[in-house]
Amino acid sequence: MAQKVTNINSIKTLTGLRSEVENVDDVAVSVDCVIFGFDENKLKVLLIRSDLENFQSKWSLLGDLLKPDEDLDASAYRILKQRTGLSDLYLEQVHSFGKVHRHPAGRVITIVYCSLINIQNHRLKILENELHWQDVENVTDMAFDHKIIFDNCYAWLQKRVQEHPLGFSLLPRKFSLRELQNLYEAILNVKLDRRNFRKKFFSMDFLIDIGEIEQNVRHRPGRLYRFDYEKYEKNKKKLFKIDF
Amino acid sequence: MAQKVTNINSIKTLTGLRSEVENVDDVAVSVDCVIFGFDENKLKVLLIRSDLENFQSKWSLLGDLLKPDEDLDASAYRILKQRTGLSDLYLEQVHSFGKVHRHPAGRVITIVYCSLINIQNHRLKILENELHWQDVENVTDMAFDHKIIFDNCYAWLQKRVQEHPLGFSLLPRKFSLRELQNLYEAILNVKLDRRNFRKKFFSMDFLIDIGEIEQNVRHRPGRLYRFDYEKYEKNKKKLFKIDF
DNA sequence: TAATAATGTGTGTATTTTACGCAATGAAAA
DNA sequence: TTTTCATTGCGTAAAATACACACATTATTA
Repeated sequence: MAQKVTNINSIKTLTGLRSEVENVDDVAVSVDCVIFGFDENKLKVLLIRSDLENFQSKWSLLGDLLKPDEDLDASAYRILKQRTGLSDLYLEQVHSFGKVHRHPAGRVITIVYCSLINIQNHRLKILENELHWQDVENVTDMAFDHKIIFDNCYAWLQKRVQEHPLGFSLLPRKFSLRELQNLYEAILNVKLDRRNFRKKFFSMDFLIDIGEIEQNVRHRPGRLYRFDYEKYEKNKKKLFKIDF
Repeated sequence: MAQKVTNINSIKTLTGLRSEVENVDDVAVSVDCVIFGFDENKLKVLLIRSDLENFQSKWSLLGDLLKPDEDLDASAYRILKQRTGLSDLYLEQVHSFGKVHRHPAGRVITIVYCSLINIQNHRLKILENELHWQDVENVTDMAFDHKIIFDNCYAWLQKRVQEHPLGFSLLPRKFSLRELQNLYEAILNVKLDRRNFRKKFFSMDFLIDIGEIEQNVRHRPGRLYRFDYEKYEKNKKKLFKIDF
């Protein structure tokens, strides 16, 4: 447990931090999660209906106040678990937002985490507050400054998938090259040449041909692959960018 | 001014955030600045002697508590101004740190900003707490988790200068190509081929030959250049990486 | 069985990166 | 003055990578 302190001023005194000790309003800290998923060839994000009364009609990210004895990362995992039932995923801190008036109820600094998950493999176990996957093309009507936060995270994602092949976590364990390409096209919002895309990923050597082919497609079925996490971990120092 | 709230629990109630309302210790928020500079062919960072008693012998980043009516960015600029007298520079938020026990006086989340400045053009106006430029090779004996924070920011810098030619802000207004190369070699901790480095930067077309040459060097003087900020701003969408 | 719609495998060209050669310049030493 | 030395400035060739596009193959379906 963190050492108990009775109020913010005692922290100021103890730390010797420079601010004059004064009677201040507290600053609250929250954590928000922006979870991206991919389904039906569209990039999606998890949203809920805001549970703040004035914002009932607006969409909101998954968030909560940080608990005093909780690490930032742990808080993000807890919030996600509470809101969605999901665990077993990787969250990454992206940015913090703290404009004075960003929250109508008082001063709240929020620290934002992102993740990418496969919608099929991570079924939502809790559906309170109209929790749902929303098309990223269609993110609007957000509460507070959550649209700004979302835009930031989407830009982060676009940059991130070009540095590391994170996209794999959005796909089923087995996937075809077309599915992989659809994913990258959805995230980056571009059209890519199929043959060059294929070469690019084969040359990175992270795909394992599992010797199976697609089922129930109305055309020539493609081979199925899985991502080689081990080889990726070993070689990721060398990897600098995935350029399209 | 932010709407006044009497305590953290009232924020919880107002926001409807999910945490059960309970009697909690407050969480404090601070902002820390990691300022990089370049002098005598070495990359440096601004440090002060910690003003917390138990950590008097340790080095510390420039930080303070966030004020309740202060934006995060504004807080970083204010802290830098208070500690060093410096203004007129660009700060960028890098990461937030919030391990439960990171601060000995209680729960403090810190939001960290970085900047790069030219040591010659930005003379420190305040030198309290032994404020000084320290070699990045020699950053040790840091208070709290400030070594971890510094390592994070150094890694951020190395990545950042490869995406954007930020390095220029570390140099005098006029600089030679050798100085520029020394800077990149110091930041990235690598040896680069002089001729290819030269071609790389000329091809980016951000250097303006000001028609002067170096003075007081004991060898053939090189031409002096300045950075074309206008052209950079116009073209930076195209710029994706500076690869070495 | 032919039309359709994908997959899978190239190939050539342009561009970028990398390695390295060498003359020119100015300062310092002989 | 002349030579030596360190460094600048300019170049070229080879290697690697990116890009545009051709075509045969395989399954579906009409």
